[in-house]
Parts: sequence; structure tokens; C-alpha cells
Amino acid sequence: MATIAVENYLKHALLLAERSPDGLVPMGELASALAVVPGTATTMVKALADSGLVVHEPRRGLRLTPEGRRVALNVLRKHRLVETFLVNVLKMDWAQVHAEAEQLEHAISDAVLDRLDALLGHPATDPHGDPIPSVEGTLNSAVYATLATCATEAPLRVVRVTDQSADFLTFAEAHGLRPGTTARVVDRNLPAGLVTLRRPRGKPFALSLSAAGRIWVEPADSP
Amino acid sequence: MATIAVENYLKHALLLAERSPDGLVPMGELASALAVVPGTATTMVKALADSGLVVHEPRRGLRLTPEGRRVALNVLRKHRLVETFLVNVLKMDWAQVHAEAEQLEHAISDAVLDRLDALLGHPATDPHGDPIPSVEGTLNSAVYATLATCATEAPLRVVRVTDQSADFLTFAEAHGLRPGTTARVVDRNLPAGLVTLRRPRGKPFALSLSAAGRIWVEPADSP
DNA sequence: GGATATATTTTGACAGTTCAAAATAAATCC
DNA sequence: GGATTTATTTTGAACTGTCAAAATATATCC
Repeated sequence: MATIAVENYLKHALLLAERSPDGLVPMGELASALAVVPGTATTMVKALADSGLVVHEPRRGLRLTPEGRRVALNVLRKHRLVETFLVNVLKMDWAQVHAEAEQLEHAISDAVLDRLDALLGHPATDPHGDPIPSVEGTLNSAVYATLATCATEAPLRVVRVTDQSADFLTFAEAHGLRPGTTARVVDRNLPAGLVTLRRPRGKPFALSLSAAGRIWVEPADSP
Repeated sequence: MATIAVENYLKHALLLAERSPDGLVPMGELASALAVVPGTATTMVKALADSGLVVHEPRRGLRLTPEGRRVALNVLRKHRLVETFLVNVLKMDWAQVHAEAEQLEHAISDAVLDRLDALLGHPATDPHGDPIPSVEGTLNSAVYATLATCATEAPLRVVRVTDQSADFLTFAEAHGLRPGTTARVVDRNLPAGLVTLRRPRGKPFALSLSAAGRIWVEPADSP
């Protein structure tokens, strides 16, 4: 049985590998995702390699093995289903649930997970729009445009918010930027690094290009 | 913040202290409740004493301090509310939920606990009839008669089943012995160590005196 | 292409939790 | 009341996961 630390290493390795073309995760990125010093990550990755969960390519990084990926997807599935439960059933603030799920993901059994999944109606995404891995281990990693890159003026629907910090999520919610809500980009000022948005029947407001890059959107039908 | 090990030591110390008149818990009992060798318990209890969570009386045992009791009650509250959630909401088998709650009790925050408590309607007992400590830290430890000690013939209602083993709970449920159900003792044969029961519209069946001692009952009004 | 900056690994140490086995204290039993 | 049994504590060691800091590759930059 994987320890909590092992589950965390694998989960973060998966998240980083998803955002890298070749699946190679540099040691330093893993270390800072886990908030440990680089030497600690090296030590742990060697142990994971001995267990067959990752392949360690010295001085280059690590890759998940199929078994490591399987474990990581199971943890991620727990994390995201727990988040969904906390928001949809317990009506908790979506800005808080990430931290709660970080703990619960390691304590919940597969049996409980199945019941939770059924209770929630087998959701495809969590409250942030992050895709929930299936029981079979598939992860929908569709890539969308963001408010930093999408067309201006056209109506948009928010589909995902890729930042787990409570501050950012509280800000986003305060401006109506949750998955499912609609908005349009009225201006994008690259030199100033600003994107100006407008929600239906709302006042225009601005956010930084880097913040805008964390709001994923798709074209919306109605204006 | 208390570690998982610390929470477990305190929780078991509380459970053992409740069943001891003077609140003194012998080291060996604690060690076997936690499934560790006695030396380990000694080491840990000394550390807990240094943290002010217990008082260690060498060669006699330990006692919870008010602070240790507070932490233990919080863990026990989490355990029992989680069990209630798993049975009432997720419809899990009552024989399994103890093991699940052993993990979840250490991962659930006070914020989640409050929501869960509200969702469940502030229950007073868990599915086994074990009292749920209040947020304020009071624990109803009323003592009832058991099937081993109660009057015969009179109608009874099961109020509590004090055995967490899945086998026993499955057996009890199969015979309709869950809190809320009714039965009567039709015979008690002390030399043979047997108690014979009868459920309304059911066939008489027997169980051992020691098993009967784990089924707590109160007089029921209707026959 | 040698100097410098950056990333990674190695080394030694520590905290927490555990066990095995020896030592010690307390209780019990003729 | 001395011998024996039983409970507890001590001692020495192991394992997991971590850090600090030194050592070592690798990449980059004139």
C-alpha cells in the first residue's frame, strides 16, 4: 500500500507530466510542487524507482511507469471527486475544498469512492472544471483557449479555472468566473498586460494577463 | 497539530478510560488496543506526557489531561459522524464502516465535520448506537442492560452493539439485531452460556453469553 | 572553450514511530 | 517471605521522510 508521501509524489508527477510534451518531469519542478528541498525529491524518486513506480533518468528527471500512473490517477480521482462532493453536497466554498481534498484523498477507500461517485452522478469534472479520471484510468486532457488567448468580443463560457489558491478562486467567484458562467473579452491590452471582461448585465472589469491565462473558456452560443 | 499516531493513542486512551472507574489506563491495555508492543506504548506515552496530553504514572498507567481528552473527543466525534454518514448517506454496510472511519477520522477537518453534522441532522448516536460526542466535548456514556443481564420475557429494544468486528456485526444484522429493532429473551442458560432470543414474528435463536453481552437493550413499550 | 550560473545528487543528521530483547519492578503464590 | 509470574520500562536498532550544506554535473555565456 502506498504511503501518503508516495501518493503525493506520484500525483504531482502526473500533474507535471501532463503539462510536458515528453512526459519527463524535472526534479526541481517536482520538488517545488511538493514543497521539499531538491535533495529530498532525489531521495524519494530513487525509492519510487526501486518500487517500479517511476523511471529515474539521472540529472534529467523522472517519468511515471504505467503502474505509477495508475496509482496517481486513482489519487487524482479521489481528490477531484472529494472536491465535487464537498461543493455539491456539503455546500462548501469552492476556494477551500482543494486543501480539504489534499487530506481526504489519502484516507478514502476505493469502496467509499465508488459510492461517492454514484451519489454525485458520475461527474466528468470537479467544481474547478478539472477533469475527473475515470475508474478505468482515462483522463480527459482537452486543451482550451484561455481569457489570455481567446478571440475578443465573442461570447464565451468558462470551462475551467486552473489555480487552486483560495485567494484566486475567491476573486474569480466574486467576478462570476466559475465553470458554466459566461462573459466576453472587451479589450486586451498586451503592453499593459491587462484583459478587460464583461459579464452579461455586468460592469466591465480588468484582470492581469497571467490571471486571465488561468481561466479556460470555450465559445458560447448565446450572447 | 496532532499526528495520526497521537490521535490514535488519545482516542484509544479515552475509550479505555471510559470503561475504567478511576480513569487510569494500564499501559498493556493501551498497547494491545493499538496493536503495538508494550515498549512502544511506553515511549509514546512519555512523549504525550511531555506534550501535556496525558499524565504518565510509571508502572501504573496513564490518564488523559483535559487537553488530551479534548483532542480525543474530537477524533471520536469525527469517527462516529463519519460512520453515520457512510451508512445513512452512502448506504454502506454497517459492518465495514468502522474500518473506513479509522482512516477518515484523521483526514477530516473541523469545517467539514460541521457540515457533515448538519447534513445528518446532528445525530446523537452512530449506526452502532455509540454516542457521538458533542462539539462542546460532552459524551453521553449512559450504561444499559445487555442481552446477557436483562430481564427475560419482557419486550426489549436494541440500543447499542459494542463490537466493531465486521463478522460480529454481520451476524447481528442477519438476526435483526441493529439499534432500533426489538426482541425478547426467551431463555437464559447460564451453565451452557447461552441466551435464546426471539424477534417479533421470528424463530427463536441462540447466541453465547459473551456475544449477548455486546448487545445493549432497553425495555420496549409494545410487545 | 574556459568561467560562471544552474540543476541535481550526495552526505550526514534528525524527528517520529516502531520492534526485539534484556532489565526491572510489582504482584502473587506456596 | 523468598521464588516465580506478570507488567512495564529500557536499550539498541531499524525505517520513512525530511533538511542543510557540500559536491558534482550540465548548460550558458562571453
